[in-house]
Amino acid sequence: MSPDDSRITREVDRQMALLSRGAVQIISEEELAKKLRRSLLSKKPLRVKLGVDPTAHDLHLGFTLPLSKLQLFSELGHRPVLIIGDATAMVGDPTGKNAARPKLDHDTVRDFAKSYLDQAGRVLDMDRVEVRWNSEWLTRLGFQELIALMSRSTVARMLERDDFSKRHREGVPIYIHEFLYPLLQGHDSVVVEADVELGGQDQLFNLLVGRDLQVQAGQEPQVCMMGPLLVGLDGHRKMSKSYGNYIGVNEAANEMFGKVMSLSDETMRTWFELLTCVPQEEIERLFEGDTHPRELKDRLAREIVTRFHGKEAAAAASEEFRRVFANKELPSDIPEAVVPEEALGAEGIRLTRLLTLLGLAPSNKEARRLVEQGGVRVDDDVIRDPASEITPQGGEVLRVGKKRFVKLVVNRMK
RNA sequence: GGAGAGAUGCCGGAGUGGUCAAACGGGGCGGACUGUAAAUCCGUUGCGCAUCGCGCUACGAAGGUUCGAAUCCUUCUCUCUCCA
Repeated sequence: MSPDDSRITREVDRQMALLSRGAVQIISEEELAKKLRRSLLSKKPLRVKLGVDPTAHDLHLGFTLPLSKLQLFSELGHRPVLIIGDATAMVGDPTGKNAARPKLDHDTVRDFAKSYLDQAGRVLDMDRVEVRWNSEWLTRLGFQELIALMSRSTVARMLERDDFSKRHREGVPIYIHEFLYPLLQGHDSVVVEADVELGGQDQLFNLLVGRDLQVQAGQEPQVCMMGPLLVGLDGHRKMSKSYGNYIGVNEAANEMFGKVMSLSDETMRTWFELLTCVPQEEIERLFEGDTHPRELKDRLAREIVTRFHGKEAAAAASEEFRRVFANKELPSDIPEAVVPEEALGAEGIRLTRLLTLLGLAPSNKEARRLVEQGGVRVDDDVIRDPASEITPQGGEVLRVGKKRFVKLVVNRMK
């Protein structure tokens, strides 16, 4: 073995160690090592694919897991290929769903995609990324190609999937186009000639289809790397927009901090491991000691907020949180809400009406409920009479529930 | 193409002529307790208003029967199951 050879072996080992950290499953490690070695020898970076379907406005923390992995590949000299699934988004990934996804129109999808790219930049160095929109090739698939694609898989194969077989068993409709989804995603791999594809654990099936299609197209099959799914704020289900248990990448520092603080205790450790750069040994130490869980969580929240907003913002958010929720003081920065003067009668304005007017309650009925249940305060006084009128002078702080504060401003027309 | 079953609120799921704005569970929201954790408990969960009441909208869609329809009839749309 030449000295050069052993240098490369060492480098392969190093990359393998870094890359496989946190990965739940790699298909297969041998193939990955082989590809890495070849890449080092030929100085040709691996093409690492990650596909995201823009189906909502914000990217949440769950997405940062594969994005971070992609960034790691990038730092190791490989080529990140980020696929914006603007075409597949309109089909809808059936993964883990118990019903077909609603279809989105193309304008909406493009809108989402733009904001996704923006947010991805918080984790990824976008200058190094090859961004591809899969409508580029998917919308051009001709009839024959589509048929050819569909003939590459079978119904039985599709029904092996848990989500499909469950729906089938329970009599929930499965539409034909949903079967198409994994094939389209796999086709992307063929088009971009992916060496590796990243995805969450639940993407196993879809990623494997990519391998099949590549082999059938005469390419070397991609390595599939599945990462863990991030558990959401509730501590039970995976983080997802539709469960409302998510933190958006774009959220303000205070918001983000507060949400982390409401995380269930059991989930803290996982989050430390998946979402922060705190070294494993330190995490062990933190959890062995008898630190109050609140302090641990505060640390966690600071780590996470730092990642997206910087250290100062994180420290400020922590302090703010303490002030408002531990010391029960007012937030330092309360959004103002304008009360138009014409809404004020001789007796002022009915509190319930004010709440709906300012968007603090979706309906008068709801506003009434909030008041009756003692969820509404003006300055520090709980007001329980839904019929009460107030005459804001400006400067009063209106509080709804625990988290929502608004400072009243009266808009005087001359 | 034939036969059968079904579509109920955010979700699951009762209800088969008035007492139904619709049981029950989940979820959500508010409150208590606390660490904006968990667990627990209480309240609440279509909308409007002159709010212990009145009115409007709502049980897939449109019509009809009836003093009265989520409930009965007709047509339509959609789903599921079995047969071919």
